[in-house]
Amino acid sequence: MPAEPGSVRPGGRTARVRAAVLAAAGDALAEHGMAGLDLADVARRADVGRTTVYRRWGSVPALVADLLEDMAEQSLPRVETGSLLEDLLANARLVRRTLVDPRQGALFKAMIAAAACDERTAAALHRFYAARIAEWAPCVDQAVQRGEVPPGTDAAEVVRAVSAPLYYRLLASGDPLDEAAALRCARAAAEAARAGVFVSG
Amino acid sequence: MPAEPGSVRPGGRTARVRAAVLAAAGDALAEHGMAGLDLADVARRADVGRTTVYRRWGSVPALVADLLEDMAEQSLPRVETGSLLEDLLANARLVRRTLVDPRQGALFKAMIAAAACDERTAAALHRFYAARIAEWAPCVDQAVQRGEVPPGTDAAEVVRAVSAPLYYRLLASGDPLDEAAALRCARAAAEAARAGVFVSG
DNA sequence: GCATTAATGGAACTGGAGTCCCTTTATGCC
DNA sequence: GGCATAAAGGGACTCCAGTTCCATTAATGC
Repeated sequence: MPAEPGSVRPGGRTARVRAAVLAAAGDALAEHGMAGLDLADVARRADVGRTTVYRRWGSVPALVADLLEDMAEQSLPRVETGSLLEDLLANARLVRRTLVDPRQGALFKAMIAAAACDERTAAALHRFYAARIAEWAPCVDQAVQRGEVPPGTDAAEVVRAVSAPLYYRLLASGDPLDEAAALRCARAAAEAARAGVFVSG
Repeated sequence: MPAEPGSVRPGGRTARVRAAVLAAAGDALAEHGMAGLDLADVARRADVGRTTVYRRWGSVPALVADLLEDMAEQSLPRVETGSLLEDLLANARLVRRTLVDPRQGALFKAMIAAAACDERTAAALHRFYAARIAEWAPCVDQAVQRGEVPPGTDAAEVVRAVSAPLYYRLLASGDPLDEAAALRCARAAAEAARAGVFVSG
């Protein structure tokens, strides 16, 4: 019973191949989008044998899941402004900028599409967002301590409420992702939190 | 220069074929999801020639776009309860029920994935949501007239704010889509609207 | 260093998705 | 009802994504 390829000797060439393939996959996704992504093209861009890509990743969703795992490790530093609204606004602007960026936005669209197709990719995506949300949740907890929002407020729920409308625009409604939208998201989440909507129980 | 196939004699057999293919596509999507959907399988289920499906739709995203166009025509009736929160809650429950339903939920996931892959499908999806949002916007306008929310409130924005967190859960975070989530969405949107967050300008 | 063998790379092979071409069916119009 | 032809159906064909096999390269442990 052999282990997964790449797990016994993960250093040196194996690591270089993985980095090259993930970078190439990111480029290809941002360029052609999810639809026109075949593993042979990724292999060519990465200057790596086709066989290697098929052996180690096997399918487009699996490759996207690995790309996601890689991105999850690079978490963005959270800012602290001293006010809930300003913290949430910083988060909304960060998310907005990410989704509007041609490369990053295409990447996120592709990853969500891949997650909608494949259960394993979906699990990787959920872990990714769990990590991102956990990173920003403390700003809500601090707001509770300052008395800005009622005790018992579900911090993760507030953070999700900020991102959700931006993703909805990106994926479903197609409305513009402008600065005004980011501002509305942050204000809406902050007002709802102040009103005790996110108090759990 | 021949017209699109099916546009010159759209009645009789052509219409029956379209209905059979769209129904089969819906079944196949709900069953295998977006990934394992090939046009040959759809043709078999619809008891229609492979050639016909390839000629008239040509690709998976195009077929999904047509399915979407078909669904957009069947709009759901909006309820009127006399209070903004209750109206929004009815909307949130409707959306939640749709997304949780095994067949419908899978269909929506697949459609959003297809839209993320293909520009034309994305346009069809945007039209679909524009129609759905327009259907529910009047309940916000009525709330403005009743003085529940400030004048100048962007009705479409409020309706989007109700759905967005539910879609975010379905597609991104993977958190449960329970009744409590629907209640939170409706309350959050109502509170933010009352506070004037969605006043445009 | 050197041996062991994990992992990569190239090339030939295969299966099925998508295309092409021609025949059959039946719609729309008189 | 009958004609012209739009659209569907069947089957052969093509092409390339994905697999398999084996030779080559280079990580890891001593």
